[in-house]
Amino acid sequence: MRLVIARCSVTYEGRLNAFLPIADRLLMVKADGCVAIHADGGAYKPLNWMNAPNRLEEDAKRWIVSNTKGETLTIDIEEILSDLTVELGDDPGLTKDGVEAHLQELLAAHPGEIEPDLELVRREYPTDIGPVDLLCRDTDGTAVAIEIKRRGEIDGVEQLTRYLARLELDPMLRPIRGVFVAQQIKPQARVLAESRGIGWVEVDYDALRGIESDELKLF
Amino acid sequence: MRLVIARCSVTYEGRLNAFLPIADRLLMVKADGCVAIHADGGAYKPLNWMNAPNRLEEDAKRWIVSNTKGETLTIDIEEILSDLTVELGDDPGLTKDGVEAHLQELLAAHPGEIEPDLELVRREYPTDIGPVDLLCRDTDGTAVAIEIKRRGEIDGVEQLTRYLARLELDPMLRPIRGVFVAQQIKPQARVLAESRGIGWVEVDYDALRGIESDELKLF
DNA sequence: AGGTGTATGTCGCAT
DNA sequence: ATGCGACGTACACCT
Repeated sequence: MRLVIARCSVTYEGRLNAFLPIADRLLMVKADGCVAIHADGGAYKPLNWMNAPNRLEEDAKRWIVSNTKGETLTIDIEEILSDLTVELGDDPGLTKDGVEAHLQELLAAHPGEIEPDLELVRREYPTDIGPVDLLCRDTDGTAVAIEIKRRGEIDGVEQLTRYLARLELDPMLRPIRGVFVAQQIKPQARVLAESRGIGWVEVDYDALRGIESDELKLF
Repeated sequence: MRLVIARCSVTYEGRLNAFLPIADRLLMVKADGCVAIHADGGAYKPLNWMNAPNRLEEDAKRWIVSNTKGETLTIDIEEILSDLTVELGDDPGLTKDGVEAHLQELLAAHPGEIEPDLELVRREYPTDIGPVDLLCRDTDGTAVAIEIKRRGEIDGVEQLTRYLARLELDPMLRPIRGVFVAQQIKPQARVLAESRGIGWVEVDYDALRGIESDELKLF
């Protein structure tokens, strides 16, 4: 990794055009060749950047970074204040422990928390446009497709709508209805779901975890 | 801005839990207090970060960054390889050109570039699931909803479809048709639009800007 | 503060 | 390569 502090101006031409007037900034060049230009604020996103793979042409006054997609980042350097290169080596990488996968597990184990007496048929029930999170049957024997999200927004309703259209073609499942499940569902998503005859349920992640741990205590 | 190269391990607890085993990394602390941990690859996104506002407690072995939302980033430092602090000052900021907002302005001023004699009724026409970019009337007096994107992809057609379904419920607007406008429209988006009876138009941003500047020359 | 749409989104995974 | 969904999305803008 190379870290250069320089007084520079920058032009990006690609997906849009952008220009940075002259100022002191950090130029970060990583081992994979990607370049990022940081100011002293504004969260982790750089002012300007160019992702790998790219080509870096460098002389004393100007760096030109370009890629095969026709994007170009031009850095005009007036003065270099610091120039540090370090070898970091490969990173072992990040391990994550998320909530959303766990939410699906919990609801698969307790579909009755979505609707009383709902019974699970299968998790990740396949369709030709992707798997439905949960396929269930209600007390009438009607098929119910469940889409689970951590946060319920319009996109999730669209997704469930597409699945329902596919599942409706299966005579074994028809007629099928859908329920959109999330920890919190935005008003617009509710409106859209209701306008399509799709049910929606907000579930409490902590309460579900509580049910789970209560059951564990029985053993 | 402070740039520390250190052999460290990192734990994040917040919206999810994440852990980074020990390795050499860049720790970047900006003037606004935000902290980012970078490996030597992987585009501009850091492995881990904490945005401002937050609190940084620092001793020789451990940095603890926490915010009021209950998120915590803990950096255990085994060895510091480099520690550089520089004053960059305020950045004059980025000027952008070619984003959707500007395209919408230009087309609102020149709806005839979408279709001859199209007339603007209102920009950002509200519906209960969000605003339509432009609402227009054609020469027949038929309402036309316009969705504008920089790049025309399927989700833009989906968005316009949702708006049309809502607007169709309004007797003052019914029957309404839609036109999807972008600088470039992907073949799949064209097919989807056509299959739904939605028109699509590619517009030339530079040409639109040309019209604008020609008009300015008249004064 | 909360809601909604945009992004040079980025990233990963499947086809 | 392209499409699609998730993201600790971040971010600006509006109510």
